[in-house]
Amino acid sequence: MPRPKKTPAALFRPLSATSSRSRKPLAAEDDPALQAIWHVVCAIPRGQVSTYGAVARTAGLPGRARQAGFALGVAPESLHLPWHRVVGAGGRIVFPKHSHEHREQARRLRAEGVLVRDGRVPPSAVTRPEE
DNA sequence: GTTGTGACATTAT
DNA sequence: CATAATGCCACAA
Repeated sequence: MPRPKKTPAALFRPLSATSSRSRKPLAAEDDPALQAIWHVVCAIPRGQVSTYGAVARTAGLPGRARQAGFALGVAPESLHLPWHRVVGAGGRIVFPKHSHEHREQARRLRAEGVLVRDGRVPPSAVTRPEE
């Protein structure tokens, strides 16, 4: 008789392929991908900085940096995530240069001892993907 | 269904 | 250095 369509490999996929195509609309609070991202961000140590791409990858979503950004945007304020510790590739603050968010992020980072110069943080402050 | 946009990344030019 | 071209995917209209 015909086997089920799903291969065992598909069942073991970490968090990939959780696209809205085959999934019911989940509340943000119940979306495992968003939860994974929030969890990773929450674990960034004070005084350190990570990137969207690195966060996504650590959350089991390689190549989905945008989703990391989206996840931060929809994150409930009640979680008190250290969103300011997430920057773009190369330590660049992604918010428009003079926007309120940009200044707020820079302010918060400096408050924890992270040097911010010209909208960027030194590479030494960025959590390096292990080598 | 399609299209456009976005708190991005990577590679090529 | 900058800019463009892709890839990626969620979401709203």
